[in-house]
Amino acid sequence: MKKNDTTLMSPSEWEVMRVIWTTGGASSKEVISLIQAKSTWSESTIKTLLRRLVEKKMLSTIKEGRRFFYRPTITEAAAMDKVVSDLFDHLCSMKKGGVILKLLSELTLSRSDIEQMQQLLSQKIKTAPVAIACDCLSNDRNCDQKKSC
Amino acid sequence: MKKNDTTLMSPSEWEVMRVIWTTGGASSKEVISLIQAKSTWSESTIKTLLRRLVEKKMLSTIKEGRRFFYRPTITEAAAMDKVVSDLFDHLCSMKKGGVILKLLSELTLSRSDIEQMQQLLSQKIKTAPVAIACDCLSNDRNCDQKKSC
DNA sequence: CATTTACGTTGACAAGTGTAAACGTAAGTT
DNA sequence: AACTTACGTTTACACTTGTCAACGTAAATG
Repeated sequence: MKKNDTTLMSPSEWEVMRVIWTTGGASSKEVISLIQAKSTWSESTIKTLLRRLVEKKMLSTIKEGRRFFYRPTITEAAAMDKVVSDLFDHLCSMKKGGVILKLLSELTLSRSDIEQMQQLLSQKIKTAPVAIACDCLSNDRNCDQKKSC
Repeated sequence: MKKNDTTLMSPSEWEVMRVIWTTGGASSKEVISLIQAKSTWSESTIKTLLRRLVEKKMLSTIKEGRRFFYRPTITEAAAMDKVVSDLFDHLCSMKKGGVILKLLSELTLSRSDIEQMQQLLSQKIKTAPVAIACDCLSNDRNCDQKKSC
């Protein structure tokens, strides 16, 4: 398949990372029991995912006797920023604002998150353009003439 | 692979949809030339993607003579909302706010988008909790006791 | 009408993913 | 020491995705 984009990890692998990010590091035993508390994945499956994450360098291992202790090589915040940016990079620029608005309306945000957003937005609005152009087609045929834009 | 989650379409397929959403519908010829104006995909590749999108019911076809006219079966906004929600559903709840904040800081938003967000946030802050709990581990062992949370 | 063109259909194939069974062996247990 | 357990390693396999080439035939063109 020749892996075109910079995929960090698959969705299943992501779930494994979540527990390791949250614990700060763990043995396969811990990962397995924590994951199994929320899913039906077999031990084998989780071991495979751990192995693949090590292959992808998302986890580093420290040998403790003959067991391994797995620890993340990226922070959760960095990984989250990356997957979210990668996704947004492929969305129509004109419509990103609307998508975020929808997201904001559906999420429960903390008071502090909201305050920071308000702060940021009040700065951004000072220089915000009236409209954002669609970038779904090539330049010479952009969406000013198109139906859905 | 037994398709666990509700994946709408692959990244490549998404790019094809973008042109069809933007044009409102198109023949394979149009799709091919519009896509090729921005990528190096072969005609064959694009035809395969169109076919798979039809199989997945993301596109419907109307026969015009022996050619097909492809039109989207979902709106771009709906598809965007779905992929974004699906992604956020797997991110640590505690950190979603921070991710959106980062996103907002990096995007160029229109004045109107910003105003709507400000409006929404000023409503939400009235009932916003002080903090959001991490949901990366199972309940009985949640992150109040964990390092990274 | 013969030829070229256009476009849908088939077939292909390697890499990634979801999901797991089986195996080997160091360690702990009896 | 024999037995059981735990945990890493190997092997497996079907489905998805990225990428195309080749084929067949209706249509357009000369």
